[in-house]
Amino acid sequence: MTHDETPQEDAQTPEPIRRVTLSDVAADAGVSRATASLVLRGSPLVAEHTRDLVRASMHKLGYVYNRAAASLRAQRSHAVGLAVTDITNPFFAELAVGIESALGEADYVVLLTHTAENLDKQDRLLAMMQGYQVDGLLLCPARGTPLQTIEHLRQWKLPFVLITRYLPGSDVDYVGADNVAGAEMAVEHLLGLGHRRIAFLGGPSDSSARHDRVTGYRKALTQHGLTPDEALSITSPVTREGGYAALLGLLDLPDPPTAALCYNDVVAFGGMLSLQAAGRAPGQDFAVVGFDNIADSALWQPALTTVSITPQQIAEEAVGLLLDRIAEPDAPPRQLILAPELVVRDSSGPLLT
Amino acid sequence: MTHDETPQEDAQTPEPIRRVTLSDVAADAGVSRATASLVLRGSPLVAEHTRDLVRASMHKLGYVYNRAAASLRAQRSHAVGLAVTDITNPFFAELAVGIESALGEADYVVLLTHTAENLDKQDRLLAMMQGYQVDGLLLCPARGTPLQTIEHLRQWKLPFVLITRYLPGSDVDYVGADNVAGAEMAVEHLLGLGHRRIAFLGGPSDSSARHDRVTGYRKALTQHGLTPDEALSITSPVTREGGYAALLGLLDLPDPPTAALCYNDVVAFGGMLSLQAAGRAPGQDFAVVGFDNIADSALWQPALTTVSITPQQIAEEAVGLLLDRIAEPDAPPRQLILAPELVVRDSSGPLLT
DNA sequence: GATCGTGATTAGATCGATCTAAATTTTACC
DNA sequence: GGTAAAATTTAGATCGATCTAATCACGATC
Repeated sequence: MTHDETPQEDAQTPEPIRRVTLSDVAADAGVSRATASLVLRGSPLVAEHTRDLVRASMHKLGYVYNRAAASLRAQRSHAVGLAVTDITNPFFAELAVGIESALGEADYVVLLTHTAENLDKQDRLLAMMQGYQVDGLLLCPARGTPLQTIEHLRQWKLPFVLITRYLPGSDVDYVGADNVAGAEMAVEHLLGLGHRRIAFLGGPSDSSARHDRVTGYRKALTQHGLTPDEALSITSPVTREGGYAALLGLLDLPDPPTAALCYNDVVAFGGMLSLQAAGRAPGQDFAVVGFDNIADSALWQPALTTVSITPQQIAEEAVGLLLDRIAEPDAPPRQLILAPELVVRDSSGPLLT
Repeated sequence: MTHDETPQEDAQTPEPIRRVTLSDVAADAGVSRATASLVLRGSPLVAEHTRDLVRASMHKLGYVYNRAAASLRAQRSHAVGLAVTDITNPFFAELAVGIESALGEADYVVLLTHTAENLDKQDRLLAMMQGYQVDGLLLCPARGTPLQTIEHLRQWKLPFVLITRYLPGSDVDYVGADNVAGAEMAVEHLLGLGHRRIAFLGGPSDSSARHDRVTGYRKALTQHGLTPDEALSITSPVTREGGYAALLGLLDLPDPPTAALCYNDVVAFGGMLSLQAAGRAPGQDFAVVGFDNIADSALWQPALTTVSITPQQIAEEAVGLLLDRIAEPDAPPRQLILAPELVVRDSSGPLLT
């Protein structure tokens, strides 16, 4: 441990902190820099013996890999960018964790950023990631992202995969859930319980995810001979507060709904809180169905019925697609639409008569 | 737009995608590379006229800054690493957002990672960030982090600030809340409501934060002539499930508590769910106090009484400390202990008699 | 002993922005 | 007009790992 083979080390001069470089390691191990570099990358070319030598020197000298130098020369960084719209949304947090672990297995490092649904910030972050020479990008586009943004990525030949939200009119890699089918299932479930006045609660007006969920919602209603009531379909911020306020508004209607399919679980939580504040019991007086199946939804009181799209699954598929894209930049784009599942819990009960 | 000044551009060869470099920009603008570089960094040295020229060329050619090249030469990256233990914990998510925005104002970019309380992963991530030449580091150390880890950072002369958790025996920059005082306030509040059997619920045994909160809890009890009952102080994972299970255990005791101070809000939520599942009403039959004051706590039903340590404030102070440290590497370390505030809501009611 | 093959190693150029130190132009003042 | 000071600009070296293409070592084969 406290080997003192370099007695001149205790220099009293304010030495300009020379970092340990690969050349130092190579010199110490008695090999060339090129060989040391091969060891670093675990190349099978180097003999086992020299590899051990170099490894020992690295450890002894406290060598730290300089990614800047590496990616400058190699034109790749072994890093992948991930941009989500809101890291405080548990769905995205869980997604990020899943992506990080899947990419970690492929020896990639993740640059995690969040755009806060802000287009300027998104542009800055994308430029930043390009500056970091990321090898690929997983992007959940912020609301209102122009086609031009991803066109720019394409021009730059940066492999990328859209997650959760797609951009209409773009033909690019995409992984998301079948929002139409999911919403349909949820509404079928509510209809089966006897509900007829069913609301669609919350979510941002200009997201593809909401658009599709509303489509599924309408489809299920019309298939049962019902006409979707525009007054029952309202947008909101994707927060508990948003869901809370939105449902309050609905309860004030002359002919209020008896059930609601919510944009996602977070909005549903807000809706349930709103019901409780109004003295109503979700699951008994009013049926609530969410979307996402985040970890919390099983724990709520009452537990939330929800359309399950496991973030882990999206994460794995998206990473798979991205790695394929990196390997074959010119392969035709693929869209992966994962089938959701309805998880029935306590928040959706039969219509009281 | 479609200027075609370089007719040889449409090469049918599989051109090796030449990126636009600063030299290209400089050539196009008719200045030297050095000048273009100065423009890039907004130096006041360049004349306004040339600056505009260079900016125009950059835009025209679609120049993208190469951070790898820059940080290789400059030995700094304008990036700061942030490592939290669990990004799915809303407290850390909010903290991350606050830090990102505070650092963004200082023109730093954030590399966000989470260690999942895993020491190996933490080591890997720290090495990775060093490899990225981060200019500084904000670290919430994982449970059981050895002093050696931060000693290593110090040797590497990497400016860093510990957040939320400190390491006993280390004299380094730190920003956290006054956990002792916060817990004391909370217990005083419960005592004032008439409670005498007060539990301390959940949290990881080996975190400095829990240690301090328990200290404050005990202090308040003994000051009121009560002897802390070891059986009422239990650890748990920092999740809702953890809080749920922990409180269930307490209710089974022969002489169960009537109130609980929880390790944090997430654990408190779990505890409240547990009470409801057992047919008890938090705030009426049983008083619950949390810690953190995350956004959700105001929205719960009943709204959670909690010790408020606003993530935003910690974020700002930590960023401030880090920037100071980067500016003056040899200044004496500072510890910033923020005073918490008790936010009384509905989850803590008087003892029923 | 010459030739080849294979496995292992390496010299030297290279990536693109920044730094240093010096050169150049412009302005200010007598 | 001349000189000093200030304001701009720049040539060329440099950061540290990786790439290319070549070299070296050594045993097998003829």
